[in-house]
Amino acid sequence: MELNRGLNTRQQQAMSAGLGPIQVLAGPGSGKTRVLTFRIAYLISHLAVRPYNILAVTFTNKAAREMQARVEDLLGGEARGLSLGTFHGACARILRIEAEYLPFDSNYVIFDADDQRGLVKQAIREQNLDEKRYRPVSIHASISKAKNDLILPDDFPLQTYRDEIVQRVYTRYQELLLNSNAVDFDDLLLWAAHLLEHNLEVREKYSRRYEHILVDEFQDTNLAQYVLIKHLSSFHRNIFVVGDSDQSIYRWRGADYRNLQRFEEDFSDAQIILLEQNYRSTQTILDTAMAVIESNPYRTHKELFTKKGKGKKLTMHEAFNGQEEGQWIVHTIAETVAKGKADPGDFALMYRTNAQSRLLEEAFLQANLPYKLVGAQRFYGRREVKDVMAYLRLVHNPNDEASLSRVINTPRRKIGNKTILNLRTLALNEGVTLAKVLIDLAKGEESEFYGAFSAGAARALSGFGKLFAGWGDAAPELTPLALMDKILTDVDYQSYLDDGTEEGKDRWDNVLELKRLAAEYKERSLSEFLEAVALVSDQDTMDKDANVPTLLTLHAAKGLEFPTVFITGLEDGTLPHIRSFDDPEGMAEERRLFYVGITRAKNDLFLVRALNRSTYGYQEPTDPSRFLDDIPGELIQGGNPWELGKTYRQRQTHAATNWDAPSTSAPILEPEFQAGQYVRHPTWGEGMVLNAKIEDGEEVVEVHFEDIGMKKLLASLAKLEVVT
DNA sequence: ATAAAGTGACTTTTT
DNA sequence: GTCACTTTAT
Repeated sequence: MELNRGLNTRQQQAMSAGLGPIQVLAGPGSGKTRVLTFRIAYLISHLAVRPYNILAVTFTNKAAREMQARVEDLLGGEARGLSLGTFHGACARILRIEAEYLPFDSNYVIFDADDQRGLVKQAIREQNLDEKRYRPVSIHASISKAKNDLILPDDFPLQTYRDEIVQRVYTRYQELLLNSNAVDFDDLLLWAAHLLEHNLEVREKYSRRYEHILVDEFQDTNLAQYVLIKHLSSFHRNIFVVGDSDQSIYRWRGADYRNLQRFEEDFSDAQIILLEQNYRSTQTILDTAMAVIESNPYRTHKELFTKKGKGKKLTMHEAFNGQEEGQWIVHTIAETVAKGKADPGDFALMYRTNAQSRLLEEAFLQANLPYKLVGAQRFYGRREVKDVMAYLRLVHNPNDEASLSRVINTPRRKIGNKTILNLRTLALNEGVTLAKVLIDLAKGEESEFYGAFSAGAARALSGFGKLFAGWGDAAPELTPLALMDKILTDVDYQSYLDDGTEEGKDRWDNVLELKRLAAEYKERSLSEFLEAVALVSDQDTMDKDANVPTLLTLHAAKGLEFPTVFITGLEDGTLPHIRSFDDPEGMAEERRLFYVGITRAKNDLFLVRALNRSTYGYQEPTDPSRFLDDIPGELIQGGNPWELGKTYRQRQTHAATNWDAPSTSAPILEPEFQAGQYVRHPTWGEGMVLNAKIEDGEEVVEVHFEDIGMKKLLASLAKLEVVT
């Protein structure tokens, strides 16, 4: 069999490279997924490697499924036994198999973001900490970061008082997870890495099995993932990674594109193969992308080139506000489709934040045109879907307290907070699990616990206990769908949802959709169904068949391509996002995000912004994204008004001052402070002025304080004293 | 125990 | 302006 169909020389070189560590550095659209696919097929067909001995890790399940199909296509047969999936999926499987070495059972459940937040909150409350001061989300972010860096509670570095709080909450949070026989997303990686690191037997088992390991999107691996693949490949050292540091967009999730460099150091004998030729975009789009990414510091220049030709110039558009931004895009799409120049499915609308999708959706709804939105949260985050999943999770793992508290009184069965609290206390005192108490209460008055509750509460709990016990007995014999049906009938979930409104109908439709998904698990276990649902990614929810425009975040766009791309919200504060303004690394990542968006486009690129945008309900004028300054005018229809930040920006500032502040006090024209000056702040002490400028007639001073770092202050409010 | 009304944080990005 | 969560009235 010839396996070089349509591969260029470099790609073939990567496909048929010898053994040992290999790193493929691949620009956007250079066919890295193809290379990965061909490499797997090559290993199986030419090197006689058994699929069972190959592990390939992709970023999403969707990518894994596509790759599996393509490998089988290339081989002209099945590739049974091939391990192909996401990091989280692969870890979940290892943890189930090796549960005997771990502090939880193999039927553990994976807690979602809401469950995780709930648990952190509980931990915070138990420690009598102020939830206002220590926000669960923020504490959880710190815990998550620690986990991605493989830091256990005991090793948590303590530099500030807050660190001590985080450590305490982290410790308790882990206990609570284990009490529920649960893990969170980060734990999947953490426990797996930990197991491979400390259990020689297990490490040898897997590293011997996986003769070949292949990793896609390597620039977005975090330390836990890096350590994981290092251990997994420790026996055979056949590790093949593909990545592009310019497309690293998950720093906030612990990803470190320097893993590419680390790889070169740790595997100094690695072959390095560069893929530069682009097969996706026109040269104009590539030139735009290069112009944008070029401004990032500390990167090696990559020359993106294509044989596709220059193509069309890109279009910039300024809409009056967010509404009109959406309307203009929908109008443009409708017009192009009407002229027969494109299919509706050719278009993608990308945005920085999820909140932006609403106005875009509204524009489609208004025009009565269909669209699809990429985002798992949309469906799996719905109340009714979470309810039904919680029932299933509870049956599968009776220790799952998060699910229990979710469903024990849904639909209402007169079990209020007071009763639940009593139940908890009772279980704690008796040293048994909540599930045990409930199942015992199913016996009714015979139960030793029955008398501990008021008559009404006891009856209500007993009723639920009976249902619960019944599901537990029936579950082993039932498919996930059959179990779901039984539960839905037993609790009469449909009439609970049906309140006569349109919304109630929609909710039931979602339950039906969930049933459809469960129906695919006829041959597979409940455990597999639960795991799949817990680990769906946004991209997994994309159906390619619907021939309609796609709405998605720039993050979700990674790895995809579309004939025409609209990047929306190109305003300072949105892209780049305001939260990255005072962090150079963050700003570099914002730029990469823009770069990823641009390079998704095959033929047409539209850069769109709104002159006014509402945040928190108030509409405010915006500044154009500073990234637009870097795009050469000759690439844009009608030139670039912001090229190198020149004229337009100034003109606009003047205009804004004239309109917005007609009668207030005369604008201060000169900053009072200067960069380099030392100042004293009443609470933060001494610091150095980094920058001082006039914004909206107010002097804004950026000061670096020794203890707390950079702060942006209003000179009129901050009571800064100059220190000499 | 539950529904209604009020409060306050909040928008990055996601497995 | 929205969501989740808390307080309050029934």
